[in-house]
Amino acid sequence: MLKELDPLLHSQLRLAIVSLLVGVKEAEFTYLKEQTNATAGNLSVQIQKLKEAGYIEIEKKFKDNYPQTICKITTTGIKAFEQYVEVIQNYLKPKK
Amino acid sequence: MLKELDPLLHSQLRLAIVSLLVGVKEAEFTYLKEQTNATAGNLSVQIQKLKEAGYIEIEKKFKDNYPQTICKITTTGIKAFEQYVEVIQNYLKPKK
DNA sequence: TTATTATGGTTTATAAAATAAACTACTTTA
DNA sequence: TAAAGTAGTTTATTTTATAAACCATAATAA
Repeated sequence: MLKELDPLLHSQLRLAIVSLLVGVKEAEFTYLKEQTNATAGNLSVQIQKLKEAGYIEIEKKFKDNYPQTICKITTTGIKAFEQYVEVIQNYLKPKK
Repeated sequence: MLKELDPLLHSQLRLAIVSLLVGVKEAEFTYLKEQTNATAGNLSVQIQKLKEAGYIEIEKKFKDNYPQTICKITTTGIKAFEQYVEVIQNYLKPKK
């Protein structure tokens, strides 16, 4: 009946990050921070976890002398997200 | 943009419990345990939290000499669930 | 009739997660 | 050149989730 929810995605912040990335395909650290209202520290930790899971890629470079961190969703990440959406729908539409 | 997800419902087990209760209006502890595959300890803790939040009511009685714990959703619980569903939909349908 | 196992839980301890606070490194501005 | 700002990371603390241990009673078996 009710399947497991991918614990990596069942976290408000990580779900928001992935949701944003699925939409735009690429985003800066600062953009994600603004959009999610997360603290930098929390965001830093969570994108690392998503990277370790292979759900996103992180590229570090410099822009106008400042460090810049770019995040992109991977195909693995997209699949995991789609799967998560499917599974959680069963929790959201209880059968009468 | 992305609203907060009610932390009381953004928990796999508590969400499953509430989802089940919204469907049936009343359920036994053992039924919830079976349906969710939770351990009794975890289930016991989580229904207490839902009760403290006013999302469910817990009634304890005896049935065939054995203790029996019945859980029912409250109107507060139904509203919280509906609100949660609305909010999380925004995470699940990323805007292109 | 007294161990033994089963039922239906609760309480306590441990592991894992999320979050915040502190820190690093460098840049810009006053 | 000191202070403040940018863009993060690391570490510490708090909160959650989970598991393990426990409790009380009932049914069953020896």
